[in-house]
Amino acid sequence: MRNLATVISQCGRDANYRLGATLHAVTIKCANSSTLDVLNAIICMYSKCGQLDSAVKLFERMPIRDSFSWNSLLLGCLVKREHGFAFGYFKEMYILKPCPCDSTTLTTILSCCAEMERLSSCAMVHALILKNGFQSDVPVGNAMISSYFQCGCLVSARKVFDTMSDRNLITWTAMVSGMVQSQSFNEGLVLFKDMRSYVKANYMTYSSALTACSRLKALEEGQQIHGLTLKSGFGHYLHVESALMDMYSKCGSMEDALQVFKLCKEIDNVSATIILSGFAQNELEEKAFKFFAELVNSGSEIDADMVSTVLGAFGSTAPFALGRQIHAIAAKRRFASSTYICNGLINMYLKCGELNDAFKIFHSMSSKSQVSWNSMILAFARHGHASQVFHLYKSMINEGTEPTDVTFLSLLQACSHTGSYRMAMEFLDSMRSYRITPRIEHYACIVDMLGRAGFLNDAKAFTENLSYEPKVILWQALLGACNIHGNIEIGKYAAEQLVSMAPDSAAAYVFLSNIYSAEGRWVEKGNVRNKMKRMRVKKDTGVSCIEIGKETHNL
DNA sequence: TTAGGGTTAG
Repeated sequence: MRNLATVISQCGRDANYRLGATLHAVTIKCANSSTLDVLNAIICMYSKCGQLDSAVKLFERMPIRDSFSWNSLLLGCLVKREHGFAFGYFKEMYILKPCPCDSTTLTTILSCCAEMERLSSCAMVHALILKNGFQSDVPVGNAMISSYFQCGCLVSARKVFDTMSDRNLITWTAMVSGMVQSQSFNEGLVLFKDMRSYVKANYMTYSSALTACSRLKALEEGQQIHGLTLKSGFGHYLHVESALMDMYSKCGSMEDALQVFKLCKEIDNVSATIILSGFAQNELEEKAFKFFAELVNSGSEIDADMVSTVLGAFGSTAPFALGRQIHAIAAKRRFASSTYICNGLINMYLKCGELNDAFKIFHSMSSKSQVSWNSMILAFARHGHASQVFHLYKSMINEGTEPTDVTFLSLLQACSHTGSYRMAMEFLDSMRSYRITPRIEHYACIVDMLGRAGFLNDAKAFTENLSYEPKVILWQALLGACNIHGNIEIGKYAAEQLVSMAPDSAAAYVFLSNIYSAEGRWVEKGNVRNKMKRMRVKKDTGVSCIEIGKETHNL
């Protein structure tokens, strides 16, 4: 019967439920085949295949059970995310002591704690581990580390790690990846460096370390780790290649990312998304669109993340025809009900200037996030529909969604367009009641509003009285207003402030140069132009584009 | 018991 148990176990590992269930039927028909080993193997198989009910039924009918039977049942609960049941069985096992807990019991129940992200349960199991002398068991220690990380308790994870007498590769990898997932990228990299004196990293450790470099935009360290992956032979694991591409692309070196991409033997949706996002984030939107089209045409199974990434590429260029096609793809793949995708679609239509389409999506959404509201409010603000902005904001509050700093930026912009000074000040006040600290951009809206309305002295006073540094964008806003109203005196003052703070500010030089020419002060004008040349400041050239059919033309 | 990707402003 030992062979039968082995075959059934294999069915569990392969998630081959049909064969497993057939073999179970065979054991029922065959006399004397239902030994403890075989029954355990069947429970374990059902658990791994996600058939918790069948596992429980068999477990309850077993005349004799051992720790393996209990552990298999716990695993079944974990697989089906029935954490409450898992704890019920665990308590029964621990308190009534039908069978002793072992290392597997503890790692399984710790996984439940991790999935529930419940720190109190984690600490309770930790206490039981210490009481029962399992603290020097390496897999148990590793499971404690990852559970504590998952529950957001870095200090406890670190304490377990520090007190472990024995550590293996998994211990170190759990620490590195735990730190990285907890956004403690520097700590992750320090651990990665330390571990190299004790154990050799594997492809998972390298992936985590590279993710840390990616988030830190630490190109140099990323390059060094790239070298290590090649030396160690892990450089061509897909996960490592993906992490490398992501690191290079986030560090702004898309060329290197593409170099890695070219050498990839295979790509999957994750690595394709990394490249897609790389193009989008590195201002290579056209390439992102082309790459996405290639993926679609090659018959790749487009997933929701790919759609939301390509939607994120809509910005300075926004090909409407492609946008519509992507919308169709999203609808066909049934992604259109996802909040993420809808937010991306709203934003895409907004960038294409199609406010009605954006609103249709927004209106149809069953669950709107802060991003959905912000995007739609922003769309109305951008298009100068101030009353819609205020109306939507009221609905947002009424529906119980908390505004964010981005919401207030749109609100203040709308106030600026309508010249509603009092309203703007009220919004600035209510930001504090939502515990949002106004940023310089919010103050710039106020300066812009005062300036547009012609209250240039007030705008200047507001800027000077504000205890916030640096005030570059405030002076820029004031300068813009002076341009509109032709106020040379304050404009000159603002431009001079700008030149001293931001010597690369083209607008300031151009303003000063124009004023000096108007006043016939050619020497000063020459000085400004020379300084511009010296500082290599170039005025941005405006470019317009028009979409005809599927083609976009720059004018 | 450890691993790679996505949306909102300027």
